[in-house]
Amino acid sequence: MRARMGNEVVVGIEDDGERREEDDFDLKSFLPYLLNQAAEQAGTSFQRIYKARYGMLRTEWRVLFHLGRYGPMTAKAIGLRTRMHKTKISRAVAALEARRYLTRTELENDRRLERLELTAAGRKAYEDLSRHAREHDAELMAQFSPQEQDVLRRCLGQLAGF
Amino acid sequence: MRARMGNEVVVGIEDDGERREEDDFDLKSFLPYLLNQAAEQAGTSFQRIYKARYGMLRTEWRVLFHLGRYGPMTAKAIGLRTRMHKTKISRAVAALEARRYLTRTELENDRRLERLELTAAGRKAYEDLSRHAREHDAELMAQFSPQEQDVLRRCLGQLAGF
DNA sequence: TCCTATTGGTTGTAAATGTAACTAACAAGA
DNA sequence: TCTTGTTAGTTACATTTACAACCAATAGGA
Repeated sequence: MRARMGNEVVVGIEDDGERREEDDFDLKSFLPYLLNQAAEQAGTSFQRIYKARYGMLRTEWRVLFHLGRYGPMTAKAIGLRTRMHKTKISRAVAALEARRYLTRTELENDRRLERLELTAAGRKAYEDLSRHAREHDAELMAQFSPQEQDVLRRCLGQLAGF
Repeated sequence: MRARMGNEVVVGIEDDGERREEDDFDLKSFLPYLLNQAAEQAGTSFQRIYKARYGMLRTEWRVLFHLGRYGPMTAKAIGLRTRMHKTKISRAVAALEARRYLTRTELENDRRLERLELTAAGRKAYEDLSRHAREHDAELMAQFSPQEQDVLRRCLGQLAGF
């Protein structure tokens, strides 16, 4: 079993017959891997924006977005829409509240629930970030044809379970 | 500003005109979000397999896969292929070594490098898991037409930077 | 009413990750 | 040789996440 590994960059593929040649399965074509790498790549550049500008985490940005886009709602409602675990939401809400981006109001008919609502500052952050998000989305999509864009969104939506 | 939040399931969309109507931008069509949700969904079901059967993490499965599929190589080489951070790789390798799935051999021409190679047990795990991966991939893709599959793989590959 | 189950939300703890600092080995010039 | 810089890999620490236990409020009977 020769190794072919010097001190130069080694991609590391053996060619000594030990490799099963009928095996054409590659990580690069494995859908979960592809999705993951694409998501990481696409997510990172946008993350830089909300992290640098507002010191937010992804969970916080999502909660902010939901409240900004769809109006006041309870944490439970956010959970139903995003499938984020309730502990994530709880902590994101706490962080946003600490930074005065939202307020909570106990509901009178069920005191377990809280109405979450953006403050003016929260709304401003949402407006700013959603503008950036839109731009970012457009940039990412620009490299594809309209048909590709359509297929991509539909397939991903289906995979995501929307 | 009415809130429409009773104790039943509330999706939480306000319809009181506060919403900017020209704003048709939705999280569900935001590519990074879509990618993330799809990746999480697709990843979770496969994760169950390698987690339940071998108690592995995703990083460990990836290292195992690389060594199984492409043969012995150094940690550095794995890093170049997967873009995983070297600390992740270091820990994954340590975990796989502890479970006797791989061995390390210092290279004689550069003692900083280690040749990583699967043991028989490691190879067996790889064979088993890659079979499952293939199945899983096929299942996921089965819901799409051949053209869609093609577009999907190409676009994702491009987004991932392959 | 009381009892039990369920629900919305929070908190504690362990596991996983990111970042930076570190060690040891090599490289390249003076 | 010595010095400086770079590289492969590990370790330490802080941040983030997952999971389970928990609390308080409500619901739905007996």
